[in-house]
Amino acid sequence: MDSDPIGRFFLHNKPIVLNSFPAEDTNHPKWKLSNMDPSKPSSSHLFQVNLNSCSNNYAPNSPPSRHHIRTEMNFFSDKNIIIDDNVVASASVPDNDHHRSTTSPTLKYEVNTGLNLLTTNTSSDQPMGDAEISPAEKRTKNEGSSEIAMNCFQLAALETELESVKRENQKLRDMLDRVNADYNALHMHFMDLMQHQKVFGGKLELDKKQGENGGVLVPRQFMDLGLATNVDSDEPSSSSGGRSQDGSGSPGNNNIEVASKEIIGTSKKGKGVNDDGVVHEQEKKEYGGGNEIEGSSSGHAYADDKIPRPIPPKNNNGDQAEATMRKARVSVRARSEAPMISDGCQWRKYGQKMAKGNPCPRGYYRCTMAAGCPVRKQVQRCAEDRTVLVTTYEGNHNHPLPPAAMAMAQTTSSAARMLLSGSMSSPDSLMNSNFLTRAILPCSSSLATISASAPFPTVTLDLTQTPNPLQLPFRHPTQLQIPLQGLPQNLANSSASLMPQIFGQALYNQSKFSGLQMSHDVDPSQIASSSQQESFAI
DNA sequence: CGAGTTTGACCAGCGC
DNA sequence: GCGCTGGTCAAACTCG
Repeated sequence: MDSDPIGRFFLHNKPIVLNSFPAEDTNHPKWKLSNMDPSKPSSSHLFQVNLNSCSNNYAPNSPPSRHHIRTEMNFFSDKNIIIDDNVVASASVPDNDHHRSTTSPTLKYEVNTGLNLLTTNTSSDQPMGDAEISPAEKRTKNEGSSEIAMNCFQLAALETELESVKRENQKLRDMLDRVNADYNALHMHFMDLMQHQKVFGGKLELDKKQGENGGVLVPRQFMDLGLATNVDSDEPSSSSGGRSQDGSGSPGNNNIEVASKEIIGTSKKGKGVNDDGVVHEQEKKEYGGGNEIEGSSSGHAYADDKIPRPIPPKNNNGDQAEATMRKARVSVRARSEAPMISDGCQWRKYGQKMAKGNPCPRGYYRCTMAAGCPVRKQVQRCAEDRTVLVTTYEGNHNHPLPPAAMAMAQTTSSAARMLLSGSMSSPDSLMNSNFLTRAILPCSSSLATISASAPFPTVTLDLTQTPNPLQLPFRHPTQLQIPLQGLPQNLANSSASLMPQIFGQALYNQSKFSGLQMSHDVDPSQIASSSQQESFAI
């Protein structure tokens, strides 16, 4: 236990507040102990540590004439220790502590030293059992036992700490149990849906078969998140931005795919794409043989980004306008002093701009782990809170990822998939998506914010928020809030790079599930109507 | 010398 | 059409 110059004690970095009276005031009546030298108030001495006012024999406003040193310790609000004449340490624990053998929420450690650890008691109204002992005897006893009292106090403190660790362990176990239970429930639900889909015509072939569904455009064609490989692919071998007939044929197809960027070209004039979306032969070479989303196999570093995507000729029901404005993004807000959060990938900065409304510049980065990887990210500090780093990911990796990067990739991919499943399909899908979010991530205090009104649909994973959704500082009226409650906040704040590993898999699983909704044919007009300005508060 | 960064210029989209 | 803004390019520069 440490102490600072003003007399406060710290046990494991938690303050032990000596707030009954000024610690430096050795002339305070409470310092006038018969067995103590007032000049050495911090030496071994008798004291009563009051950590629980409700279980204390002495009222908080005990008169100063009482010859006790009352020391209130604020370890935690639910933990208290009382060291009384017989050194009784009381630790109040929450009811949910299953490790307790007692049913009482208050556990008392009674350490009877057999010594009278109190000083003289001149107050007749105090329940002192040693009133008949002379002050001299008490002094003698106390001098010999003060050290023991201190040790007892330390023992009690250690035991309290041990209980704290036990409770934390139990909480973690409970959390794990909940996650497992939710996963099992979701898995069951998933299996049920699988069977249901098989019964009704096997439409659960998902994206793998969507390209063969008579050319009906499904939402993934606009904003595929990676698993759907063919509907988005402008297979260069095809005649005009054609769609691949082989959904699994992308050489760069990765099992971890981040939210895809735009699917249908935002045609930049003069860069090789005709107005009708037919790509030039040169650009076909640049695109290489790869799928658009998973990236080409060519060596052109920026082909996927510099060259606009060819617009599929007439397979999107004429809703190219909506398609061109749709680009799924995943934004991660995390507190970090570092210029960038560590997500396991290698990035190269290719630009920096001053964005409007934010004095902090926005950095533009490309993934350099593989040539032609289309993934980019923007890094910018939050204007309101400079400690918050906002990282926005866009695109799919077309290369294997290290485990550290897979976590973030899964997170972003899943978050974007969740976004798309909600914003681009029917409200039912959105509801399902939200339900899934809650079902899978009941233990996260982070927030997944889906903004469908932005030019690019963006899902924001906020790792800085408190569990209380009413206190969200950046709540947007048109954003969909998905509170993910339960994850320890300190975890969310501690290391942004770890967060994706925590809930990434859950989001990934959830997204795979929610992706089922996308297998249904959805009228793009529905997409537009539901994706633009609608927001649903959960 | 190669890789990465900086920074001014350029382009496209959008609103007025 | 014009201006604003976001995004990107690419030459110059820095660094190991």
